[in-house]
Amino acid sequence: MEDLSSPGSPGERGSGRIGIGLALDSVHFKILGVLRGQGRISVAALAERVGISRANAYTRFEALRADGVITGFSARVDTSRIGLDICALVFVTVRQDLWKQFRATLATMPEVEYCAITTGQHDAMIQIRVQDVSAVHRLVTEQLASIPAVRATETVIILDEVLRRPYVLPTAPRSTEPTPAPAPGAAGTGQFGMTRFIPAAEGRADLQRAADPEE
Amino acid sequence: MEDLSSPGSPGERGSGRIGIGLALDSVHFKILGVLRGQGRISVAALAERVGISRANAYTRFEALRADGVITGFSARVDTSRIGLDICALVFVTVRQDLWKQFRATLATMPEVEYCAITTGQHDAMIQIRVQDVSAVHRLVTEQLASIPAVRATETVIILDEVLRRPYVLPTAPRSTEPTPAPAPGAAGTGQFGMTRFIPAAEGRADLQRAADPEE
DNA sequence: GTTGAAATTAGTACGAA
DNA sequence: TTCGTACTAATTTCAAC
Repeated sequence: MEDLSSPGSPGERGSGRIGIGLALDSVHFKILGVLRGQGRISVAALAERVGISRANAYTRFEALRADGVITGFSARVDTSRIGLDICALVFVTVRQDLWKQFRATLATMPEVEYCAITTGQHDAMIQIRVQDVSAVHRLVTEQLASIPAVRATETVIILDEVLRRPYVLPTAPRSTEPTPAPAPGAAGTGQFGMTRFIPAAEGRADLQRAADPEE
Repeated sequence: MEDLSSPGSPGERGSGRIGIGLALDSVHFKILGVLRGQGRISVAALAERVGISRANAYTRFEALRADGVITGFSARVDTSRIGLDICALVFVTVRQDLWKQFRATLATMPEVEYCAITTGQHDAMIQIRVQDVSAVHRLVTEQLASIPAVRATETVIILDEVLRRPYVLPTAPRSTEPTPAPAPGAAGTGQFGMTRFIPAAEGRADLQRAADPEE
């Protein structure tokens, strides 16, 4: 591994210098796009797919790795095939003085696939994957509840996973048009740090009876 | 690729026959565990890591692929390095008669990394990854809002991603102890299909003023 | 399920454009 | 920088045990 932290000469022809580190051009993104879908593809095949020579592909591949753009590779696993049929989201209210403990404890729980700190009503959202619904209940009431940092939780069960992309790549800059200023009042006012949007047509009614589950 | 859909003889010694298809034993899970962390590892190295012969590793590897347990491989990408610094969750209320359209439209939006249908207050949660906060606003108000199926949205910004595991594997069956029946009243009553848990000590107060963000 | 050898492919190191 | 080629090392396949 070489030290690639010193970036190339400024004024490169590549499109995107993003932050520090490697300046990524469209070929890099093509590579990432292929590797996102086929992580075990050979570099030779990769080179052909993106239309560059093998040597170039090796160079770029290694640069992406060394620079930390690519942090690793993972097998995608069909969770239902390994008995993890149930997925749930747990929204957690955390005691602000015990954050560190909360993170540390989460790291020891293998059922937790994802945890993010969010704005809004709750402090964190964690996604868990377990064998059955009773395991959700056990995990929340026994394990999560026993963490002193956890003040309250709210759990929802995931009924279906519509979309699960390995990783998102930047969209082609389609915003040639200048960003239109949002019409005042169209976007809801922030509440608890979350933004509400309700279409104008049925908006007013819904705003009034916000807790009404179904009409 | 061979047809491995016909399972082996019944009464196999393997620990876990889960659903239909391949009966997975502990070696399979070891393989998945390694491949989850190092998706590009060679099968030879994989064999050594899990303590089996090369040929055996090839056989099992191919079986896991053919049976659909492993659905593919992906590069893990440092999102900040490709300019996708902002991640947000959008909770969507969907018109129940337009689900199909909702799913189809989502699939065309490259910024959407994940979408799940949930119980609870909202119908779906989508996770988006974009370049800046203004892009979140644009995506929600312009793109999501223009979907007829979308009745309302609620957006929260992700401030930090504490944990992001490639994939969860089943935990070792630690529940040797019989699952204790939950004490009635300890777990909150369902509301909108979500389960609340609030520790006994500070629970009552919080229940009363549920909307109080900070004390 | 394991071991060992053959065939193929991958990775590296050059010079040339 | 990128490409093309030759060289070396590794991997995958296939056979027999």
